[in-house]
Amino acid sequence: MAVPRSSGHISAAPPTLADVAELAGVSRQTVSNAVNNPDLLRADTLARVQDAIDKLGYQPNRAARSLRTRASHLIGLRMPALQEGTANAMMDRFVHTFVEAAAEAGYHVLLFHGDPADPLDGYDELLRSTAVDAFVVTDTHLGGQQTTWLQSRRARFVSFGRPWTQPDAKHPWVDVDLAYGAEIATEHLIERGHSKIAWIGWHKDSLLGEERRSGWIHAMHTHGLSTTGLASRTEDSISSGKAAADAILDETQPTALVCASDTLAMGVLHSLFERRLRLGEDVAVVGFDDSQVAQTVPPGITSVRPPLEEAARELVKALEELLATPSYAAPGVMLKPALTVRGSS
Amino acid sequence: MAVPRSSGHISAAPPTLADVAELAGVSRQTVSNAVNNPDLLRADTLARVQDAIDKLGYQPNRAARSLRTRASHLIGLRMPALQEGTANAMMDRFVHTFVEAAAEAGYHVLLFHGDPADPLDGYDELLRSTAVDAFVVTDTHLGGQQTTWLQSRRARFVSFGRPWTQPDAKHPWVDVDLAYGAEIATEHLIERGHSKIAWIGWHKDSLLGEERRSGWIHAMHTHGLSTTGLASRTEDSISSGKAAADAILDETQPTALVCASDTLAMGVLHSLFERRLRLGEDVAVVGFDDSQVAQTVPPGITSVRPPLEEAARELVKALEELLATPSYAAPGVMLKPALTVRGSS
DNA sequence: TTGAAAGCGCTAACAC
DNA sequence: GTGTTAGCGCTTTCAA
Repeated sequence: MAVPRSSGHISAAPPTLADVAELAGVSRQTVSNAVNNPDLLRADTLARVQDAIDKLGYQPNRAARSLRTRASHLIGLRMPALQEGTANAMMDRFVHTFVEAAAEAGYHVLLFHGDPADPLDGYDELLRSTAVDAFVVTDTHLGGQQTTWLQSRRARFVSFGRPWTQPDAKHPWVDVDLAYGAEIATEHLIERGHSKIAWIGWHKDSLLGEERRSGWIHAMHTHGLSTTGLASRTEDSISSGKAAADAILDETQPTALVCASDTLAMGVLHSLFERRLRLGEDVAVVGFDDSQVAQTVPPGITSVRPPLEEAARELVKALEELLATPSYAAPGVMLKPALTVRGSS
Repeated sequence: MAVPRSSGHISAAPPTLADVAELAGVSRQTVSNAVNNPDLLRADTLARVQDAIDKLGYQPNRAARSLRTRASHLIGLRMPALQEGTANAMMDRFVHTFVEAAAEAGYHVLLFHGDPADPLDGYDELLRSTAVDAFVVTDTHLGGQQTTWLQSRRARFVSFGRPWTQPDAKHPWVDVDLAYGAEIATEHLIERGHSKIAWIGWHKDSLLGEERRSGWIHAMHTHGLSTTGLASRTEDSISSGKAAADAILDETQPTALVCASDTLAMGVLHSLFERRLRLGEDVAVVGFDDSQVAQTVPPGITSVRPPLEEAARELVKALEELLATPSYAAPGVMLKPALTVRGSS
C-alpha cells in the first residue's frame, strides 16, 4: 500500500482491476482476491499482484464495489442546527473523534443537511438511494421521531443519546450520565465550602434538563442542604441565564451556582459583570459541556465535561457490530462525565 | 417526489428501475429518462412513470449511477485539526453553510480524517477510488502543499483561502480580506477616541498574521498615529496572548488592543482580569473571527466577522461550474468581513 | 490455487 | 418518443 504520492502516474482514468491483472499476468478475479482474500493466493502470486497494484497505484473503485457488495462504507450524519450566540459546540468535538474513529474502522462520514423544522428530512433520500450503510442520530432528546421512523424503515443506525421516550427501543446507543455530572459539580462546590448552591436550569419539558437538575437535588439532599428558593428554570440562552441569575442573586444570595449549560453559565457571568462581582472569588459558577467558552474565559469556568471522544468511539464500535451482524442488539452504553475544575470555583 | 414517509413499503431491497418500468409498463430506459430527461417523454407517459415512481418510493441507486456516470456527487472535506483551549471555531460555521449550500446543488459532503502531521493524508485514497467528485481545501495558509499536489494529480478542488505561495495557481478560491478586517477594527477604535492602539499578533512567518497586521498598520498611519512599541508577535494561544498583553500594558499603556484572533483576545482578557481592569471601560479590545467566545463573554467582544456563509456559498458555486466545465478557471473571490461591535469597545 | 461466467443498477448510444 | 444493446468495475458463484 506504500504508494509513493509522487508516482508519475497521472491519468484521468484511474487504473482498474483489469489493468492490474494484465500487468501481473493473472486474471481479474485473482486481483480481487489479492485485495479481499489474500490468504487464498499463493505467496508468490500475491507478491506479483501486490507489485502491480503498487506500481499502478490501484485502488478499488468505490462505486463499483458498492454496487456489487451493497455497502457504501459511508455513515450518514445529519448536521445539527448551529446555534449562534450560545456556548454550545459539543458537536464539533464529537464529530471530530467520530470521523477519526470511523476512518479507522474503514468508514467515511457523509454529512448531510435537513430542514431544521423537520427532524426526518434528509434521511429518506439517503436511505432510498442506499447511499449510506447506517446513520448516527444525535438529537434523540427532541423526541424519538428519527429513531422510531428509522426503525420502521429497517434502517441501521446508532444514536448518541438514549432513547428517552421509547424504553423498548432496540438500537445501540451511547449516552452520558449528566445527572451524575450535576452531582459531581454540586459536590465539588460543597467541598469548596459552599452550602447555598443555586441551580439554573431549563424548562420542565426538557428531559435533559430534568436529568441534570435531579443530580443537583440529589447531591444537595445527600449533604442535608436545602434547595428551597435556589432553583430556577429558563430558556437556554445568555439573556435568560442572566435574568435567572439576577433574580436568584437578589432573592436568595447563593454563593455558588450550577448551570445546566455553559450558555447559562455565561448568562450568570453577565449578571456578575454588571454587579461588579468577581467570578470565582465572590461567586462560584459551574457549567456544563466544557465548551471553548468555559475553557477560555478568565479565570476559566469549571465545567462538566462529557467524554465525547469515548462516546464517538463506542458508537463506531457499535456500528461495526451492527453492520457485521444485522440482528445485533446492543445494550446501551452510559458514560460518566468528569469535572474540569477552573478558576470559577 | 412527494412520497409519504409512512408508505407501507418496507423491504430490505429498495425498488429498482426495472420494478418501476414493470409497474408503469414501459422500458427501463424510459424510466431513466423520466428521472434524468423528463422533457423527452410524452406528458402522459411521464405521468404514468411518475406515478409508479411515487408508488414504489423509487430513488436511483447511487452506486450504480456513480459507476455509470463517473460522478459520485460527493465533495470531500478533510476535518481540520481541532484546537482545544482556543476560541477557534470558524470551521463549524463554515462547514454548516457549506453542507447546506452543497445540498442545494445536489451534493453531499464526505468528511474524512487525515493524519494532522501530513497535510496530504487521506486525499489520495479518495481520489484513487473515485469516491468524491471534488475537494474543498481549507488550510491553504499552511503552505500550498495540498493544492500543488491535487493539481498535479489533476484532481478537482476549490479552496477556502487564497493560494498564498503560488501566484500562478489556477484553481477557484474564495478568501476573506482580513487586512481590511484589521483596518476597520482599528478605525473603529480610533473613532471611539483611542489613539494608543496596540496590536497583538502572530509570528512573522504566519502569512495570515502579517496580512492582518498590515491592516492595523495602515489604519494607524492613515490617521497619523504611531505604532512604535505597540506591536507584539506571539503564538496563537491564551497564555501567550496574556503574556503579550501583560508586557505591552506595562510598557506602553495602550488604551485599546486589536488582536489577530479571538484566542489572543481572550489572553488579553486574562491579563485584564488579573489586573482587575474592566473590559470595555478601562481598556478596549477587538478580536478576530467572531467566535462563540466573543459572542458570549460579558460584555461581548467586538470582533471581525468573516462572512463564512457567503464564502461557503461562493465555493459551492465555483464547484458547480468546475464540475460542469472541466477546464473552468475562475478568478479568485475576495470577500470583505464586517465588524461586530460589542461591549468590549 | 486460479480462472470463467454472470450480474449488481444504472445510463449512453443508437435503433426503431 | 420509446426500446434495445452494451458496459461502467467490481465480486460471487462455480468450474477447472
